[in-house]
Amino acid sequence: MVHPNTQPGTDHGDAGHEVLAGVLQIRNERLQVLLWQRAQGPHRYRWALPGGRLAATEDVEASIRRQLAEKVDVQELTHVEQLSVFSAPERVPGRRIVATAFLGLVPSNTDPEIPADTQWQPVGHLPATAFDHESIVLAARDRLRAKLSYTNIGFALAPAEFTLSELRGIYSAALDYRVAATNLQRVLSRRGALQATGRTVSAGPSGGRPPALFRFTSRDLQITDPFAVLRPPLH
Amino acid sequence: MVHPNTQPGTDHGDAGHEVLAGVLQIRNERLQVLLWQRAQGPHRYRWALPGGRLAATEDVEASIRRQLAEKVDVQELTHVEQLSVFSAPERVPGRRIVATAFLGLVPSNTDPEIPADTQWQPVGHLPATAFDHESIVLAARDRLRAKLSYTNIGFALAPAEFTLSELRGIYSAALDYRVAATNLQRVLSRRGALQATGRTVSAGPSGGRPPALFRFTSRDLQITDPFAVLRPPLH
DNA sequence: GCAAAAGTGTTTTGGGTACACCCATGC
DNA sequence: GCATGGGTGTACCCAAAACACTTTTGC
Repeated sequence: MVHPNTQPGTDHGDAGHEVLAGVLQIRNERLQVLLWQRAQGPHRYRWALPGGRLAATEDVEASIRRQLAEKVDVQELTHVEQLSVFSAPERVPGRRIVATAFLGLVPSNTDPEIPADTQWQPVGHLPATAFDHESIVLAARDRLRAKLSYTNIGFALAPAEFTLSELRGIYSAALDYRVAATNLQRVLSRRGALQATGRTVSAGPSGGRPPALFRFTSRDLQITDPFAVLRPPLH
Repeated sequence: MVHPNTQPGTDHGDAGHEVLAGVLQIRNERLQVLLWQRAQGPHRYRWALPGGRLAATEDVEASIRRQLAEKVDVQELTHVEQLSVFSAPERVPGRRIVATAFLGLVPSNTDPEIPADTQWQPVGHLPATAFDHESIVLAARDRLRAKLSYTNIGFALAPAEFTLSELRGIYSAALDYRVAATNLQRVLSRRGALQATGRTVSAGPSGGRPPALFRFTSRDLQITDPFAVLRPPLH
């Protein structure tokens, strides 16, 4: 047996390779995704994910970061991770293209400049999407929801500093169920993911105690709850 | 903006695409992976993962299943899932090749016929591996370990029917720590993943109570512990 | 004072580990 | 009987939800 690399293929029908990202943000208390509307070609007027062809000198993550830089300020992209490959032979018409899909996250306090054909669309109410892009959006949503539970990934959706009410709103919107601020604080604090800044912000117009400002301990992805079950023995 | 598909690329340096699998099995109380030894070319004599080029009419999962069929009986491959894309431009010498990596599992009671250049190697003691294949093996191992905790994936490593001691041995080898049979039974039973067959097997030569035979309720992957933490409210 | 929002203390619950003890077999 | 391994019952423990209650502001 010979490694494929040493044996120039004949009938591989070498596919092109593209990268696509479901970039998510909490806007107006809802989880939204960045889409652009196709002006031409197949699936005209349908909404598609940002991305494009993989270039010769970059790996897939560098590629999606480069291509997203045309859409949103790189500073604002707080987290990027690979989802999976979409490779059905007929997933796009014409020449075959294999896609590597990504999840991207933008914090809720930013409002990036985006091109005219591009808009944020609610994940719960997607418009007509192009190709297999809807499955990619749903995969991105599911990955985010899962990681909110066992990692500190909230840092990528929240501003650098925030009140617990704001954070509760973010988690509730992403998970689509009511998260209690009181328990959220305890869970994240116990795991060492959350820190009080000591500073506080003035109360709203309707009164109330002025909320304290918090921040995430780390702004890199960390698994905070590694073995939820089947944990190793203590000794 | 135009979708990449509608605009024939010029400088994409279209990469080839291969699929590779870390096929894991518990053998001799250890987690082992299927590797073949390169006889020529770059990385001669090093050990590589099974796989090969993606063909024009198949998606990546069909491709890896087809290519593994040359190595192990398809019947014996109880689980296949995608890991991630490895795409560093120089990951293999010569023409660029992007790889989609997979995890494959084979139950512990089978001993597939394998080609002469192919062997099972302990994941904990890998020989010199080719290209970036070691990272793929470790990714496969880590994915398996994580899923043992929150899914019923044990079904893919265990025979159709087994005693709890056998299952304990399988989990211990895969996780690399002592799993208690008594708790393993409770955890899997409570989740409805495990069933007693009612039948039992005769005791060993050194005596002892004859063990009962169990089976997994389902032989498809199911998430048995969806939200370990940050669970939705009950009402 | 009173309403409103933030934050803390305490109870309850559920699902894990740890471990003592009982069970069924070979010799 | 006795050694050996299998299986159950129970205690313990931790981390989550639920909720009552206190704190701090605006008016």
